[in-house]
Amino acid sequence: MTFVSARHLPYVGARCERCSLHSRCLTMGLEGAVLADFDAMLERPRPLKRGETLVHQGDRFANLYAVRSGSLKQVVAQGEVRDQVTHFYLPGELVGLDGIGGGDCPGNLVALESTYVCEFPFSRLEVLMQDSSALQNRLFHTMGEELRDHQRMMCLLSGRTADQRMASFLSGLSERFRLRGYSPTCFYLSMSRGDIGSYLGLAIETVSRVLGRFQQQQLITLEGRQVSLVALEKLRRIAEEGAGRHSGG
Amino acid sequence: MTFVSARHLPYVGARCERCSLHSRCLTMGLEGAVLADFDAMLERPRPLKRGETLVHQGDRFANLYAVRSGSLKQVVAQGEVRDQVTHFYLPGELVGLDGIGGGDCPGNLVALESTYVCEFPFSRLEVLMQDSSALQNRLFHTMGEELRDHQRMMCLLSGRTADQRMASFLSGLSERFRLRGYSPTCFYLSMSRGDIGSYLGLAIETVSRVLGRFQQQQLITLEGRQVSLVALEKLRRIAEEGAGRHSGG
DNA sequence: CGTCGTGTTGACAGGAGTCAATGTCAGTGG
DNA sequence: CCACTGACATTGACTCCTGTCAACACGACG
Repeated sequence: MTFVSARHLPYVGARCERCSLHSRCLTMGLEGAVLADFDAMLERPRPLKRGETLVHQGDRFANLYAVRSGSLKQVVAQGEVRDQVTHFYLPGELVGLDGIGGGDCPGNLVALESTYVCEFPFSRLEVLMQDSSALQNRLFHTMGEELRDHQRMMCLLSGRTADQRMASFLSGLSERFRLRGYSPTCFYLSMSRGDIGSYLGLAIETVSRVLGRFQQQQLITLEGRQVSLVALEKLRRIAEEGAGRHSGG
Repeated sequence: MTFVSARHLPYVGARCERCSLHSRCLTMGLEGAVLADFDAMLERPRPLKRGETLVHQGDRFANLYAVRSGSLKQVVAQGEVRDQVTHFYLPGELVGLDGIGGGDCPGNLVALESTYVCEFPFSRLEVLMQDSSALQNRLFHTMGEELRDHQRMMCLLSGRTADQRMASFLSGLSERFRLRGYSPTCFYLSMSRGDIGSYLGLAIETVSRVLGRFQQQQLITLEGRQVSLVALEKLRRIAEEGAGRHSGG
């Protein structure tokens, strides 16, 4: 807030092709003139501080974002219903797709730690897409991915036990970190227990207990928010176990 | 099955602009040459019988579909985990978006009753979109909608009681029927109690009990699969009640 | 030092799953 | 026409997972 006027980072000249996440970003596969246009279009706003809100629920939809570093959560408030965390976004992931085609943004986007994002004005993306079927494909591809992710999440929330949810959450994070070149077995949970509980549909106490149980069973080690997946394979097996809550029905 | 050779319906000359669902379909807002191209592209396969599968999980993704009449469910099988219903599709709704960008179809699509669909080869849609930003917008719009639907569903599955889920399910169906010109208070549930349970993350017995309770409370009347929403407003209120399963934590 | 946010742990209760028995209905075949 | 079958649905009894309430620990911060 003290640097309101300095909206852009020093590296104004930054270029997508030099970005370490280029190969995982929306720009994947773009080259030459299209990539240059893309570069020219995007903004790199100042970093968000922990707890700062990038987008407010109900804001007019205008931009997509990519996480450069740090992480975000999406929080949706529905009427009198308690707020709910619907998504966590890690570096290299595209944020805001669920606002497309709706007048406004469906949830708050809140930084979980110091976070850098790139900002893509969607209207300009639309223009670029008319000239670049590669970019169009890329965006459709990403939205399809997100639909499938949501589907998996719905399966998880519906009829799986607390242990299975946590195991799935941890191994899912592991996979996402691995894909982006971070350690798949040792990482920092930037979200609180409350966030995890909200996301997984569990009470905060249950989150705490399950994590404690996993530690006892030597599946993980835990120091505050730093977690090591000691037995990732076993976690995966728990997550996929046939016996959920409706196994026999 | 007796008409295998007659893959197309008699009305081969059918045109989108004459379809009663035109204004709700992917074709909304298209006109002139683009609409003609669209018409030329799409197929109208023979109707599906109840229980017949339109698409098998793992099939190579190739088409989108629109429901002309009848209804479909999407069923996802994950490893040893019990099958799960992830979606119901009503007339006028677009089917198959979640296959975009993935090599193959993420679930079985099964007819819940006699069902007619239109079939859009996606590769040709992609070509058409290059010329028609209206069509492109329309498809993005629809995918965004679906993302937001999934998000609502995740909120529902995570931390709401059985009563709230059923109330939400019924009022949601009501709204979808209303939007398409059917009665919002009196309709036929083409899906079984088992399907509903799987979709809502409830045991089949719970579905039955909640429906029974709603009937006792004069919120609905029920005769087999025919349902009347007697007190739609009250149902809505139940669905939105603040006190879910994590209301106080 | 007190307070607040966060996290852990224990005791308890309730909602919803599981198991089991029974009812209903459509389709089939004798 | 009726018995038989299987799918679907309802209802009751019981269990247990997980949410709720409450107490407490810990670190950050004013």
